[in-house]
Amino acid sequence: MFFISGALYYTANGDSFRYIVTAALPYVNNVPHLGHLISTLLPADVYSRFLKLQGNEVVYICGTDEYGTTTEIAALKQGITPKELTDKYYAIDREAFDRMDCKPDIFSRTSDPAHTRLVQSFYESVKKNGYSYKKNIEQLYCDRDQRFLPDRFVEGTCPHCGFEQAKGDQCESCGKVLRPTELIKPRCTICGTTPHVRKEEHVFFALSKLQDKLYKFVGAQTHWFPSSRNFALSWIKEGLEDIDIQRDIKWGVPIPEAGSTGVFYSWFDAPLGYVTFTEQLGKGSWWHDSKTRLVHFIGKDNIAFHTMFFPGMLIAAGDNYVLPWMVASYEFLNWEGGEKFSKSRGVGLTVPDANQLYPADYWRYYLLSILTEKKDANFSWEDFQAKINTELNDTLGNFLQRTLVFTQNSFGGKVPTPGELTAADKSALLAIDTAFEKVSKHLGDIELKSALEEVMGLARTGNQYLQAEAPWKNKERSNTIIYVSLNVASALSVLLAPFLPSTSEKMRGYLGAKPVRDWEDAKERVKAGRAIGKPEPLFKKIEAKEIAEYRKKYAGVPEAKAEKKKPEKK
RNA sequence: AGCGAGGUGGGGUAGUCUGGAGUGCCCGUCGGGCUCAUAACCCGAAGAUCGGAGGUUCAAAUCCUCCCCUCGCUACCA
Repeated sequence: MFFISGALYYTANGDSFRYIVTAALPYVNNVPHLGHLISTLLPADVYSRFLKLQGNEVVYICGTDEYGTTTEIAALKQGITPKELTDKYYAIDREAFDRMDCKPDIFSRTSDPAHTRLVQSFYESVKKNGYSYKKNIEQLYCDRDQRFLPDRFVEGTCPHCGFEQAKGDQCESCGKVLRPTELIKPRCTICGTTPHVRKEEHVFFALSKLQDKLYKFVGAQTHWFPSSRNFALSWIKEGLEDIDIQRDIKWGVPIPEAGSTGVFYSWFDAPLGYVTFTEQLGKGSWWHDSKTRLVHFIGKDNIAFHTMFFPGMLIAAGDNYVLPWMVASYEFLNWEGGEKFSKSRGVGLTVPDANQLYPADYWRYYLLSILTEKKDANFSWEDFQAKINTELNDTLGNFLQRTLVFTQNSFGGKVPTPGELTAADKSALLAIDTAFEKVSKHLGDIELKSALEEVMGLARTGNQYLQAEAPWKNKERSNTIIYVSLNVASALSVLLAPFLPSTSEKMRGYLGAKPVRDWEDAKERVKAGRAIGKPEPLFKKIEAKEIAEYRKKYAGVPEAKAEKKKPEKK
């Protein structure tokens, strides 16, 4: 017997679960932007902080996805090696996420030798179980660059409509899907010369053989977000195709086959990073433990890989790998009025830039409050300003402030001893327990936005209570009223911990309490007589002129400007 | 083209699976109150033919059919 939602999680035999929480590995060919944060590291961070506070065994896994054609080409264009490129962005990513207080237990790299070993031995298992085979394929090869060209690096004339700038995967003029070998007069987009067709034996992953197993698996996951589940089911129903898992480039995990010079397709090696990194933490056995709950946080573009491809790989390898218990996929964040964030076009705000502008908790609060698994969210400076000012600052910050200042002025900075509790006092204290239950349930169900709204609801209850009881008027009851208010504030400091860790810590400091260690602390009463610190406002309002300036500054970077900016970073 | 997801007062969002008065939440607007607090806080009000058209039903935001619009995916954008 176990509860799907709520604070307690037990397996059938009464043991508690272990959690492997993963955030999609950021691809290191550019600086991460707020869109990456909102759908991966941030929700994974909140969820894993919550699980840890509850006392669960949890590892939160992340790192950079470094291999692949895109990185190799990006490095080529910048005139540096892939290693130099990924070193640079690994450092940027790591610092940027760290400053956002997103703290995975490990933030490793797929270029780590440990990962190469793991991927190769994983492949051996897949092969041994009959889920890989070799097949001849035709590809375009550029003699001048001495490389096989990925679809996107070939342009030519569309065989359907005659459009001369058709890309290797699709014609932008008539919309037809193409293969690079179909193009008339193909050219290499790197050097402009004409590539020619070469035959090559490639390694394939027999995903089609797993069709039935995957359909059954996904079908059983009724607790997944409908967006992920329906998407996967409809895709599997259409029929899964085997996947070419070989790429003829150098930057990747070498395929351990005699005579092969290829590397693994980056989507074959990247998700295995979760496994490698867990092993690096010394918790590799968790991947083969039925008590483990594997929880993935991803953007919606990754649904296919995390619901079908990766589970398929895990099944194919055998060895009792756990399959995902939850795939939490989030929609995209659009930039001011619907434009897409884009690494390559430099549209939107990067995480390092955001770190320069406001404290981490401002971003964490705002992003979590607009996070959705149903439809794309929209970043707007006005909305950001409004949420920070009216919710964080006015509702939460001011509630704490008025309570603490009253304590200072009327009770010498000590928690007053309460008198007899009235119905209003009791109901305010009861609101703490109610909020605790609701926030716990929402967090357990990975409904982060609802959970955060519930926390803010408690802050509102606090304000309502203070307003109704008016300790500044009812002097004879003010000790009790402030005692109750301080308890609400204390509960808030706990409930906020997964969402706004540094705000929580600050609040605890003002309340004379230690940083939160246990989720149940939310229900603990503050002791009368405890000394309260001198309060400072928790937040500062954002001025209209600030956002006016930032809007201008970050209003999508034109192509030319983006190109110009790059060299100075070298 | 196919597939998936959305369309709910001025903006945002929940409710839709499992039908039961247009119910909730945040912001904005208008009116009032309070003066402990960060020009903050609290209370009240106005404001919606729930994208459109049919259908099922005693009853539809919710179920069925068709249509319109937005976004995404179709295997290298979180």
